[in-house]
Amino acid sequence: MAEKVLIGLSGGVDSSVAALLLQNAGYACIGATMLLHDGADEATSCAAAKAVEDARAVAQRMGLPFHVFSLQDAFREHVIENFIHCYECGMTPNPCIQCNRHLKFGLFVQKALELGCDYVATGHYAQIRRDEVSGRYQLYKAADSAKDQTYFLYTLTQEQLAHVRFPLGGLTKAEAREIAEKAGFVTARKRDSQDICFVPDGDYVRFMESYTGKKYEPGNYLDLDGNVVGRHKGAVCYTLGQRKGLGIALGAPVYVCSKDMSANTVTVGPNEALYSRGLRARDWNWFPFPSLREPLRVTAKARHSQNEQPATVYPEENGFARVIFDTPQRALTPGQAVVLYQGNDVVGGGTIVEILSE
RNA sequence: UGGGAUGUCGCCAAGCGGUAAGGCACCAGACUUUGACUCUGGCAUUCGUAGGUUCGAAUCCUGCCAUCCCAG
Repeated sequence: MAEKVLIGLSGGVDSSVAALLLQNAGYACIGATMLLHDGADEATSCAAAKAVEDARAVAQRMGLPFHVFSLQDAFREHVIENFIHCYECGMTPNPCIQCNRHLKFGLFVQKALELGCDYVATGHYAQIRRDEVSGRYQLYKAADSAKDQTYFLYTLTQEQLAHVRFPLGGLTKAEAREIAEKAGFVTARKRDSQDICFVPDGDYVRFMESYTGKKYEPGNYLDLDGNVVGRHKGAVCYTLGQRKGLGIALGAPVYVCSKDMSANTVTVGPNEALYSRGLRARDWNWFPFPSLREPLRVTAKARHSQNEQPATVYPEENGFARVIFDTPQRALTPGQAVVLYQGNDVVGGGTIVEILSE
């Protein structure tokens, strides 16, 4: 009997193609779309409705059963509120990682198992294999390195990986689009998604104010010596390394170097002041082993769009670990994820909690 | 109220009689399934103001206005 797969159809090209590939491979496929947020405004909710419509159209064309899961409450709890809390604590969240952890590969996998499916599939660009020796599932990079999404998937557990398929992992984006085009999917020419899905205009401060009903108070900009050099719109509005939007002209470009949430101050300085050697992170998830026992040479990314940098990771107490880069890195930021690689394999990843000046 | 100085884009700032540099900020794109970074493009028909001299003035002259400093 054919294995059953629940396919997460987002209404975009990639997941449509993923569905088609699995159907052609002989799996019994079911399509489903997650309703994650109601939309902060008309444009957002309209886009969300359109995405469901497109997903349904693809499922229909392929003759797949189609479900819509209303997961707004869980999304609010795990993604949106975590996002706001993180910013209010002075950190910079990565909502996509939280969404993958709790929704796309959390609740969605549960739903799949409830429906009697063997697997969940999505349109992510990443690959999974099972290590013969250890028996562990290993996440590794997509064939299309430009589209590789392993950075956002480092939280996937062994249990989740056992039930996940990434049909696009071996394809390039161009190949995926071509397949969609030939299949006549309405999604074939949709542009790649970007920005935070629940804040499509990018104004996350306005989103947080309208969501919480709070008004973030203005405060002082300080220079590296502690002198007041201007007024800012609220420390919550800035992230480390940020240049644009500061609104202060000091002759030379200045960047956010640090924030003090209790004093509501933002310290700015030159680009050179942003470099540091290492970081401490928590909530690690490891692929080749259950936990880190000894120092390991790796390459590391502390943000999605960063080239991997040579580094060493050292285990610490209580599930923490320290990553020390061979060369200082710019604007390492608490709240963001650090993901470690060895070649194409993802070794693990964690949430940055502290920057080490060393 | 005397004496001195200064007034060029939101900020800083070139220009010194030949028809408004540059930096920062800002805006728009590009890049990007997070926030950022980065890149590209845009951004003063006008130089406090009113006159005058000149073929021609932000640049010279005069009045006025404003600001700052010193004196009192």
